[in-house]
Amino acid sequence: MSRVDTTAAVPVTRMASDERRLLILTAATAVFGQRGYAGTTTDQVAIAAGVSQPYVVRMFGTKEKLFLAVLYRALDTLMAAFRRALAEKSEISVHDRMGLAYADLLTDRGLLLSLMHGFVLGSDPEIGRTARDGFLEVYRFLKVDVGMTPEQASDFLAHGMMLNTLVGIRMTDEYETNPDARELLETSMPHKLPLLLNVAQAERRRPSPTAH
Amino acid sequence: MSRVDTTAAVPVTRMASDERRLLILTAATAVFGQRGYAGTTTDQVAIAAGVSQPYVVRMFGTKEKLFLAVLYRALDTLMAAFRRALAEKSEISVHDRMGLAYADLLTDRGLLLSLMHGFVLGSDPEIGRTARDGFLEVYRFLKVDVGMTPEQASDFLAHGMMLNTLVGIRMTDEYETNPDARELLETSMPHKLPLLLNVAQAERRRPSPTAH
DNA sequence: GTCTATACAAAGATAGAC
DNA sequence: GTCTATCTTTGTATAGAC
Repeated sequence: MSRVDTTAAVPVTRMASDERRLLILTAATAVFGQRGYAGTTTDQVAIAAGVSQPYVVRMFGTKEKLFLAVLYRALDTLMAAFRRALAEKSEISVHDRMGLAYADLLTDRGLLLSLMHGFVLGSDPEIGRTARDGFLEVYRFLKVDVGMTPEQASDFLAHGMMLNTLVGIRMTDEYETNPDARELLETSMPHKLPLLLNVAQAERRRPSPTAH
Repeated sequence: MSRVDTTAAVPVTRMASDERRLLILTAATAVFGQRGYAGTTTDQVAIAAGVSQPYVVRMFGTKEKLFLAVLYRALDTLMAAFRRALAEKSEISVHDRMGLAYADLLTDRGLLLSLMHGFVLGSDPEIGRTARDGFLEVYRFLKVDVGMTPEQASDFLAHGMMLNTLVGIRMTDEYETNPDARELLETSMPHKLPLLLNVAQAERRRPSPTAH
């Protein structure tokens, strides 16, 4: 009212905080997935999201809360994908539909790996609790809703952890040159290997949200 | 020759550098296993090993080289255990002997988890290469020496990754109180569960090489 | 072989402007 | 809603003594 042009210094791209929140969350998922919780800096997330570092901290309070938010979103996305796959009518078995739904999460950059980093940090009080709760929620879902036996659910999870590991270790980088790597990948991922290779290749082109 | 008592200021406990090296390596394995590569400080390792922080760096050059040394030792220990299990004469199947040998590595504090942290950091140039090489070496061993089919080897590795994950996520903390956790653990670890519970309990008593 | 002291860089978090 | 500037802590690594 009193002054003219008070918005002159305001950033060009301004958006609703919920939108930005999701944008940052997505960027953070990619970076955390690649470098792990401690290995990621809030600055790398900020650059990946195209905002300033203090803004990232402002929006989530602390780096740990940001990582927890990433884990929550990842678990929500995972459960939603499973529920969708379960509801689907299809001639392929429920078990296989679950596996395919899981593999499809590879397209959500860093999602499975952020989860994996969370899983392996069980000693951290908050992260550990969140990770265990999420893991057990999936286990329960597989038994109760999908109808798997404990053995089937355990096996399913084991193959999920194997997929996560193969992605995290970047075994795909050896696909072309190392016959053992190729065989291992083809054996462990009979169905969605092309998807995995695609994602990995895209990743190599865009070496990281914040180069090394 | 010229001066007397030059050793007066020398630390009480002095040992051959190879001995200290192993001591530090063992301590580092425990800490890295719990907190991951980036989450571990050289100071935490030093405290766990009972030496000064600069000494840790001095002996290994950099923190990264220390972590790589931890990975090498872990992979060597793993392969040695597998070779021993393979050579054993026993009425239980080779496959089962491998599984038991793997589970027995739980007693080497942080060994399997340090490996897991390495596996999931494939994007790091040095760590990634080391992790992939080690992983493939194990895969090859399972096929060539043990005689597993690709499917059997992949399944074996999947269950290994599952065990690593259950340990890393500290699922054992819920064993007493959460029936799902209990069932999952009993299903996933039919043979060596008591060992796992023992190790986990010891871990809880001695909360960490460097408390939180 | 091992320590103390310390330099130097990085990273999380806060203050305050626009 | 978002930025710039900056404080503060922590952590790796080096220098040099004993």
